[in-house]
Amino acid sequence: MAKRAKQESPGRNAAFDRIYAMVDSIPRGSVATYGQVAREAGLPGRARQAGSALRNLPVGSALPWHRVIDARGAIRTPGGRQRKLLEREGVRLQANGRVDLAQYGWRPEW
DNA sequence: ATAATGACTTTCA
DNA sequence: TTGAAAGCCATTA
Repeated sequence: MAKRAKQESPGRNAAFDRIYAMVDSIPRGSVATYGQVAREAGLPGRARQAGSALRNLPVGSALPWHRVIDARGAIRTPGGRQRKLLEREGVRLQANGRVDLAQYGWRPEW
């Protein structure tokens, strides 16, 4: 049988899968930070990898990637489509263009 | 193989 | 409030 050709690093997929699972569990109308996603996924301190994982998502993914923002509540994705997606879900942005984490921040304990 | 990059966070000034 | 600096590490070059 075919030996699997050049598999990726073992840790990569596992980490990505956890991140994806986390993002997928963010309820509609709420947002989570990259750091929070990473931490809840069992990867404390690896917020960047959360970002990398999301950046790697194929277009048309069912994952609610737009619900992930930075620790200040600011949108870090280029373009500007994320803002629209959030507003469409009822997430209101402040005058400074940032999301009020105290209000929309996801609380997994709920 | 090494070096630079980045959809980040936190702390300190 | 802003900005610099250090920490983090998979991905890219």
